[in-house]
Amino acid sequence: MARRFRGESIHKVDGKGRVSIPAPFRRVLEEGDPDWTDGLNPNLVLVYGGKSRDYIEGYTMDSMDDVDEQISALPRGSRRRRALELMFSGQSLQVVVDETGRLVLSLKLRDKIGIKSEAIFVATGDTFQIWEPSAYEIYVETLEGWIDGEVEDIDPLTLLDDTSLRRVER
Amino acid sequence: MARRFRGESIHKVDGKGRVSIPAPFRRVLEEGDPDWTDGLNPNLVLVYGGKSRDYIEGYTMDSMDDVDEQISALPRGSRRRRALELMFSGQSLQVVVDETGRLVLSLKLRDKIGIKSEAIFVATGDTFQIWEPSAYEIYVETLEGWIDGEVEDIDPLTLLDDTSLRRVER
DNA sequence: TTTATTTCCATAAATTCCCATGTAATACCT
DNA sequence: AGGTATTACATGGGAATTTATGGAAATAAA
Repeated sequence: MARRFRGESIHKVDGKGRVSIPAPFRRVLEEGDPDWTDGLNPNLVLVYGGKSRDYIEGYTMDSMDDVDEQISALPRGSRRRRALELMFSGQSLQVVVDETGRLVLSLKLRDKIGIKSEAIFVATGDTFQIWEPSAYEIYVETLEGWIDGEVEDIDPLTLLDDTSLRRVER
Repeated sequence: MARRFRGESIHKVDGKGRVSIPAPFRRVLEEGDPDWTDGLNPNLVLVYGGKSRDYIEGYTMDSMDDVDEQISALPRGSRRRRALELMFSGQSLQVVVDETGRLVLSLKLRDKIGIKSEAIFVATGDTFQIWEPSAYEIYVETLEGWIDGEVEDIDPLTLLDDTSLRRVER
């Protein structure tokens, strides 16, 4: 199993849209880019599609390859395939981490998710997400509220176990 | 079944957040890291999520892989999965034991659980916990109080058996 | 020729690396 | 068994790097 993104951290976004990628995330991006070698800067793919999504999703080159492959396995021209292609091919872009560990979020991208002067990077396993911090906070509180209502125990680990849920969510 | 953590011990935390991992725990971490070989330093994952949790949980790489796998088995985007991703990917980090057997707890982590100059490491089977010592003491007293009230016997082993509880807790 | 995008340089703070010491635990020798 | 050498542990200090971030100059685009 490839190394996974872990952790979350807040970074400043300057007037030009430059923002540092958390250093631990860079290590994962390097490992996940087949073209990367020591001294170079890794590539990654940002997916900004999804009208109502309020975050940008970051993929390593390797995991984006996986997604592309799964899409190609679907019947050509099917609605499902075209929708996925729109999202992952059309509404995405490949970027390179710059010399100082940053990437640039264009004004268009920043506006889409409401970023002004800060962004929070959040690991979600084999991808990461970029949020406007206060929007993320609201999202977290919502989720935590759901957990409190759903789980009979203090420990969210019990979420892995069906028997501890009041209702089973699919 | 893999080797388990056992015991508890207190260690100093210096100004940089460095703290020694109990040597016996290091042996377990080594065995639980597929990449580890003699001479290397093992990786581990610290989970610091959970708003009201007042400890940090340490996982071997192997047991964290188990958790990640279970999470990946859930439907993408389901609330259950997102809640678990938040906890185990977003609010966790992978670290390496250093040459002298220590790890670094960042200020953010120390603040979350109130650690100042000491930390207690407590084995809990296939994971371990890191507490601020006095908070841990209080927790232990609470638990012992519960045992006294709940169990009809002096031997806590009876807790393994449902019939010995005055009320059955799930 | 104004606006936007890269490059290049600069710096403070945080993090890692390297070395050192006292003490406890273990191995070794006679 | 007694004493000594050796290794493992826990902990501390300072130097060297890495990070995160800002600004100016050079390029490209509209």
